[in-house]
Amino acid sequence: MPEPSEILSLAKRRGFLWPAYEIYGGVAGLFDYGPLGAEMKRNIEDYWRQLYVRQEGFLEITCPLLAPKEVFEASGHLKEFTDLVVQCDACSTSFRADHLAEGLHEQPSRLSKDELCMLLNDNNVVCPECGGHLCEPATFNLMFKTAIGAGAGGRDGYMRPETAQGMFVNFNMIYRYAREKLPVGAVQIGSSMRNEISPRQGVIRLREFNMMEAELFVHPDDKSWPNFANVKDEKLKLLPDGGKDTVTVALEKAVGDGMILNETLAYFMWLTWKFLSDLGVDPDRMRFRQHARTEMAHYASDCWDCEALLGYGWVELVGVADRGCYDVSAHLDHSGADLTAFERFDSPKMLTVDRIQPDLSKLGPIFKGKARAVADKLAEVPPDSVPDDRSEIELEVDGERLKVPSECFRKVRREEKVSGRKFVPHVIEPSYGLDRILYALLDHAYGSKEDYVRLRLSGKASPVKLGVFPLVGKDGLDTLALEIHRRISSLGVACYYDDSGSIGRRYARMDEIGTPFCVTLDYDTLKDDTVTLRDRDTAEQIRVKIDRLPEIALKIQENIAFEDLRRHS
RNA sequence: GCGGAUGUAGUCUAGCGGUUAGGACUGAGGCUUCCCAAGCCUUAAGCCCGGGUUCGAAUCCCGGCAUCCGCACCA
Repeated sequence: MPEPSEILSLAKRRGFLWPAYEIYGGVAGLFDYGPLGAEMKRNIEDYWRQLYVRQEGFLEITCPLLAPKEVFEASGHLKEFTDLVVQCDACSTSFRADHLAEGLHEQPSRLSKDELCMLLNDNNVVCPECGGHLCEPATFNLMFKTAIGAGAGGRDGYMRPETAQGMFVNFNMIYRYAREKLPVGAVQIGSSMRNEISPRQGVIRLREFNMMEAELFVHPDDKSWPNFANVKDEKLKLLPDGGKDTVTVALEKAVGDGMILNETLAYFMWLTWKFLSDLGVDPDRMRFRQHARTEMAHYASDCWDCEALLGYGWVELVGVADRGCYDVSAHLDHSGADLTAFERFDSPKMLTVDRIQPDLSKLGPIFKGKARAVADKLAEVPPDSVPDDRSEIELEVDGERLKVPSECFRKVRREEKVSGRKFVPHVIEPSYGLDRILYALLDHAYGSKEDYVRLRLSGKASPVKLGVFPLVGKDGLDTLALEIHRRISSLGVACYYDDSGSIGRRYARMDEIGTPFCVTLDYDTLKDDTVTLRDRDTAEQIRVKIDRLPEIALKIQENIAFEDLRRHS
């Protein structure tokens, strides 16, 4: 297995990844994508779009990175994404306050700052390292805070720690766009930010990172998936919660046995497996690990991480979770917006309902300006709680207790037609770490033998698809090679022209950045319009007609194997 | 955030208080016109940042930043 330092060295040298702002000393957790990295990142994004947007019909949206505070009050990030940290005055060691309160309270992580502070003081908790005095707990939130707008009129804002919230808050728009049908999926590709305490491991833990997230809104009682039948016999490598070893199980069995919670979750786990292996993550170094109950976020009912074995150990590349109704409900509650789907009954139901009907002509003279508010409150009173002979109702309106005499309202019984019901959709979320996936592709593609480095990137992932060389830069070979380069480039295929140095050196340069094939023009080319096509992994060559090159170039993007090209040559 | 180690061209590295910081690879230009990092010539590029000690600092000391390894943290 290659050392991460070898890969990062190559990535820097050849223009995949650069430490950001390096001339100013760099910043931990920030990386630039160089030209090859940017190209490769886009290849990954494009294939993901191909699967999610084109094939599965998800709707791509793009939301701002910056969001107002309210979004994260609702999502729970402001509360849950915050750690309370205490520091020892004597030895300066930091501890999480809720960890120190372990055993003093049932759920210390749920306590507020003041409550925790009191709890620690009352119990005379001292530094576990040296017994020194501890300072007051300080909050550390992993979100980057900023102000939207200037001065006192400015509004508290945060940089999003995930792209998901943009899709949840837009559920009503997405649902309407989809003409009120479920399931409906939304996707978003973009960056998110977390102020990690200690970023490590190259691009594995970044402070600004790229995500490709999908949020599939489904009916809570129907988590089946139409395409599931087509893939039910496909197998996945699973490491279930509590299991010691991975098991290879067919999707249908995994769902049937209750190992994976539902069909939809299983389907997208399979799609993830296909996506990653097509791009070039080695299936032998890939697995799905189920989150333990304690590890799972409080809202999730099942969660599987797709992990790859890298130089750093097993690293999560993708998380596929059933988030239930948590997120949409949270935004519904905080915003008051109607983030529900509507389910039409087979036939409308006639219901007999009792209601309190306010009489505004009586309320007006008594309550004056408050009459409307009183009426609204009256309408919310459960009719069953009001006996028919009750002479008045006590209400709290805007913090004021009022007595409403019985002549101000009537209890009425009505027949109502109910044609369906509203419900909050559940969400299945496949969430992809783009930077980690790109790194995993480099890691699994990397091979070196006696200082000769070869990246066996897939045709889909490789930043350059084809190298084009004149064997010698004269006798018209160079101009013809440039002409071929231009023709292939105009198809939108990334190819690279090189006429400097020996031919071997040029092949070596392409091998090092993972270019699958190279074509070389020689003197035979001038006679019979053929070029040599060289395979990166074997260095074998075949001769092909120049006219076939555009077709071949396009097929490289579909991972065509050299053997297939040889067979048709 | 804590503890330890490290920081010299794009990469790898020599240097151990005293000339103009040396080499290899890579890059660029040329010769060679050649099918797997060949050879020759030319050329570009570096002491992480800031302070201190000293006649003199890449070298010693302090602070910062960054990287790596442990610990902690990690939706």
